[in-house]
Amino acid sequence: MDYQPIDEQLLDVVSQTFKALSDPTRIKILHLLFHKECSVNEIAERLKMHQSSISHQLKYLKQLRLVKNRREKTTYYYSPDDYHVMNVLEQTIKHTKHIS
Amino acid sequence: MDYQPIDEQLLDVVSQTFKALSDPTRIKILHLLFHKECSVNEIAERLKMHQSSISHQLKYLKQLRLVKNRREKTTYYYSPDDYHVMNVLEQTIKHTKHIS
DNA sequence: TTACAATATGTGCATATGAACATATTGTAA
DNA sequence: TTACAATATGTTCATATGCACATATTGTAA
Repeated sequence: MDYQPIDEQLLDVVSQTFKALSDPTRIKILHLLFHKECSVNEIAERLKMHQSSISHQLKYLKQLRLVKNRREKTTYYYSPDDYHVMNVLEQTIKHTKHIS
Repeated sequence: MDYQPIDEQLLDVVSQTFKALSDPTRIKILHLLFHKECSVNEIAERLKMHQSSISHQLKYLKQLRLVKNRREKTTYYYSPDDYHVMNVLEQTIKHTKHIS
């Protein structure tokens, strides 16, 4: 057989990527940022969640390089930073919407 | 703005799908089945895990309709059952391997 | 029927997760 | 400098997760 197991390091990265997409709050954040660059407060208001909770999740997403930010005075504007992952997310949303 | 939040029910399905792909063991199982239909024991032996652990994960994947099985005497052979999800997984593995 | 093989199920436990709360930090304007 | 706005960080806590272990179930062959 030509099958051989996935390299453990590769497996870590892949599973962490999907884990980032497995939480409803993070999906909402990424989906929102896909449409529009947003500040932390704006995300929190739209999702009706506490600012600190959003900040924690943004830090999580930034560590995985799924989002980036730019500063304007005291406001940080976040936007997506991984084309492949955003594509996977949006395609899956579209596909799921279509079949359900 | 033309943005509107994701429907909650859709969000549930999408997040559950990605959650299925967020665990290393489940990724290994799906990746293996992508290459070859396997029995429960064969999966357990290849992954060097207990049979019951694999059985639990297969039940999980089957409930989400990501895998299916067929019976031959007392042996159950499992195989993938969701083309879109398998495609997302394999593409992400390939993409991650390429960039890292 | 019994013995066995393959799989499924029930359970406990250690760890991971995500939210809210409180507080700290940072930069800007006055 | 101070006051404020925006964001980040530290912490606690309830819940979720995934594994191993023990056991049950199911089907087959003798």
